[in-house]
Amino acid sequence: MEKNQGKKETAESINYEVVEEVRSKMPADDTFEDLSMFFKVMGDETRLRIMWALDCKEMCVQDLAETLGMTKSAISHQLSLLRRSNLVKTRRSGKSIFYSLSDDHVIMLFEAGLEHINE
Amino acid sequence: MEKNQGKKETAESINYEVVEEVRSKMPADDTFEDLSMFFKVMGDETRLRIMWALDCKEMCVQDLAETLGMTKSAISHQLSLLRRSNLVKTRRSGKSIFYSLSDDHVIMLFEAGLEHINE
DNA sequence: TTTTCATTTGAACAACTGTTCAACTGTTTT
DNA sequence: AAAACAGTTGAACAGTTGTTCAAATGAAAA
Repeated sequence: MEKNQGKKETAESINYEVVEEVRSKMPADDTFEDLSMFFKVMGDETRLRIMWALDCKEMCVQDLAETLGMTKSAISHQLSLLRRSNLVKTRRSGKSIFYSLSDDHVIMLFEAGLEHINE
Repeated sequence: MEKNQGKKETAESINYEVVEEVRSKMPADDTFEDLSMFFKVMGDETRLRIMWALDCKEMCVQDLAETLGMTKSAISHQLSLLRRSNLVKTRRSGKSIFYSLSDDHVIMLFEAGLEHINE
């Protein structure tokens, strides 16, 4: 009894004690979902460049586009995602909208990431 | 003179001083490439779960598959990427191959990420 | 050696992502 | 008011990603 219920026909020697222990300590699904979403946002070259630039100086869409050599539309799309993720904030001045980083966790993560790369 | 060389026909008022300043300070392309690659690897729910589990206890493919409720193949594919990214290391024991985290930067990044989420 | 079985691998497929293009907002300037 | 212009938006497209399936390794046990 307690064979595998119709999944496979090979005998498996799973260490159920370890499985149960680890499973019981697992954080909620939301935690992994939120965390992966956050790292996913950080995991794009264009967005990293934008954030690096904004850490340097607040900038508007046009200037970012010129700095990175990309279209305003592409930059705007990315800024919109960064804003939805609470990574940048905006300020209007005349015709332009200036973007800047909304907190400094990002910088810390930049450095932590670089630290791993140059291990 | 020095109008826009054939790109657009609308007059743009780009702040070239800022653009130049930020551009001159920009890290090399490789930096952004490596960094985005690193965050991209962290930016997947399955991989985060695997890393969290391995931080808890070293485990083999089968046990990870059972713990996360996924096929061994799916887990193996992800472990292979994590290994190529130097995030996990292996140790053979009998028929099984045990995986564990290869450094603790990961844990620090976990916490830094969570800190941002619960800002 | 042969069998067993934990793990790996490659192809295929659906789902997702980033950029482009064109059209559209909404504010400022004339 | 109209024109100019910074920025946004949505659809479309190519490129990428994660999982599944089936088949292949390769080390250990018989």
